[in-house]
Amino acid sequence: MLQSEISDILKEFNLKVTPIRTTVLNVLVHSDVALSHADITDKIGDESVDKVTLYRTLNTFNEKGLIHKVATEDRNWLYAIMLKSNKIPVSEHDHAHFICNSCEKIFCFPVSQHTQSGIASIKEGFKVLEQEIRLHGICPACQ
Amino acid sequence: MLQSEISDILKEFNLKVTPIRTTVLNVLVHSDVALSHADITDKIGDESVDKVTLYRTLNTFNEKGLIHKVATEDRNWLYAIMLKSNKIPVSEHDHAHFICNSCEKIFCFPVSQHTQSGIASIKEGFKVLEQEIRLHGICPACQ
DNA sequence: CACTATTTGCAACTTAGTTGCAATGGAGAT
DNA sequence: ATCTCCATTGCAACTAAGTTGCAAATAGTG
Ligand SMILES: [Mn+2]
Ligand SMILES: [Mn+2]
Ligand SMILES: [Zn+2]
Ligand SMILES: [Zn+2]
Repeated sequence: MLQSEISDILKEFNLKVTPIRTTVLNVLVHSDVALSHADITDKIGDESVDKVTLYRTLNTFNEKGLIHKVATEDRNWLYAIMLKSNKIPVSEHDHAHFICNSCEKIFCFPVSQHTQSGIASIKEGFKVLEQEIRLHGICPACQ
Repeated sequence: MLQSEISDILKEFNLKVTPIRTTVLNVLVHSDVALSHADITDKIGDESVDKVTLYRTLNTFNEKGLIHKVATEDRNWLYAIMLKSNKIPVSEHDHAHFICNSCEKIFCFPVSQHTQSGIASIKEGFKVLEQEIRLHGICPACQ
């Protein structure tokens, strides 16, 4: 993905293009798993990013619907973007998270409409607006 | 539920019967929603329970499979028991959690085998062992 | 370039949950 | 009933992810 495409995504979401935002979005776009604050800091490497600024960047991205947060089993947050084929991030959260029991990586998957509708009518009186399927198991790399 | 039944459940799970464990289990058994550490402290009321002891009690219950933990959106834990008709708690975690956007209560539901198997084959190479369906919406009381 | 609203950096803070350790007490053995 | 031992409890100190306040820097607009 080109640098200009990263800037375009930021503009698309009405965010000012700053070095930190560009760097962070770049990291998220190129990861196939959800990343923690610490993961992102590590990936950025030497060019030290302020801890608070990174949290604020991630929260801004989340609020704008550019990325989404996933809670881990040990009360931390992981952050992930999901790009559609047209390079515009999806903002809905109707998809599955696979959590590997071995390496603890979290992967995002879209969920078929058929499966979704099967879940939507869980119980009378409860109005379902959004859903997340969390799967625990072993990822391909850990088998 | 009788006091002797509470003791029986503790014995069933190889746990010594102590006043705190009896009290906490009693609270959990009688709640239709998942409860936080603070909720449980409040429900117990005057008879002050030590904060650390309560955390340890809940973690022990969780490790033994007597209850399960559910992560909230604001990185806290809620705790819930699910009793089968025979009064023995289920230990599997293959069920749904409904999170009310309004009152933020979390409800537990069993999930039909049909829906479960539909989800199980999410993607080639990922071996699914356990699943949690998280639904967000409006509960009956908040509509 | 100059202006302004937004973003960044640093230090201090918050708070759910944990750890260490000494005192207490449940439950099986005698 | 009393003894004994190991699990459980209580208290204080600690941990660490994430937040808040505020002054300094900077993107974007003209
Ligand atoms: Mn996801
Ligand atoms: Mn549950
Ligand atoms: Zn793995
Ligand atoms: Zn509600």
